[in-house]
Amino acid sequence: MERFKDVLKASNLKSTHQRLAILDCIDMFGHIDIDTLFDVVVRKYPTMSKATLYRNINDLISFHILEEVKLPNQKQQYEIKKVPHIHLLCTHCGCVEDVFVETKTLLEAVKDKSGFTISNSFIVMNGTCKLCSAQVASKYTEQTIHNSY
Amino acid sequence: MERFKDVLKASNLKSTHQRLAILDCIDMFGHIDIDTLFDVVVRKYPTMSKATLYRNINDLISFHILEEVKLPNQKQQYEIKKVPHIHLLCTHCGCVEDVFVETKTLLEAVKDKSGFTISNSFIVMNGTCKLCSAQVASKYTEQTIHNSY
DNA sequence: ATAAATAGGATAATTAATATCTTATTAAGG
DNA sequence: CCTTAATAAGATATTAATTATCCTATTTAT
Repeated sequence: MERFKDVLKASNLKSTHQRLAILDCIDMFGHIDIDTLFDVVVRKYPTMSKATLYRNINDLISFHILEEVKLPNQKQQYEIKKVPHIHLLCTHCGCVEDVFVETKTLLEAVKDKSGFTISNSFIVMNGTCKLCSAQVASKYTEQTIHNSY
Repeated sequence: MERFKDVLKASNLKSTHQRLAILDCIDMFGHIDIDTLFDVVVRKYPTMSKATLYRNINDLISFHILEEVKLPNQKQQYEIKKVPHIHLLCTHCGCVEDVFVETKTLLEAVKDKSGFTISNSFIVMNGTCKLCSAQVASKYTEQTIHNSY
């Protein structure tokens, strides 16, 4: 993972085993929430503390090496900052897929309408993934309110 | 506020003063985080408890009356569920604007590429708003925050 | 190999969110 | 209106998530 060593060096951040493991893990998962990330990293470095994890995550975000992925109705996740893409969240199985689609047209339209100078965009779509679509539709479950009896 | 009475009734939820105040407040702000919301509502109903607020927020979300707005690097916010729109977040002054732009083309493209059946989308864009752009452009104008929260 | 800078780990402290239980309010039927 | 059942509010406790502190360990440049 020399790649991440260089990335860290470019921001004058020291290449500790923990940091490399964190980046490595996030990179492998694509996107990952804090608990899963901790579980994976602590297996490799059993002394790893959650405080260290949070600290590193925040540091890496502030240096734009990582970015937050906030999906509606999901735990916050993190990913390596890379080429802009769209997040697809399957409401059936919970899987998250990335899709690379041209968004220039939309950005232009928004810019024209709002006067905003857009620097970056974050797009999430909810739906049913290919696999789940193929399966039988799940049954409607009734909403319950907090203290009904 | 009769509007929200009807909305609640439609979901068999009782129209309590607290709920109406919560909805009213969110509606006025457009989008609001939990603490600001609490501050506003508690001023009107000083007995209001934070547990009640969280409980109501979650109930209203589960009945699709409210929805979460998760903006990168921002506290989670809430808004009345309405026509799909794009959130514009100014990285200079922190203001959030809504813009209504056609997204059908993009959705189609994503659907084709991924095989996902898209049910709804959530789009956030970061950039500089019209006002801030104007201020940055002008040499003689001080960098003033026009809308902080 | 050394030393300064920085990061890690343990723990405490803070903050956010939820659960529980009792009292109060709402809404529907007489 | 008054009564009553259902549900919501409020207070508090509990749990979970995140951050801060302090001391030790590691990294990196020399």
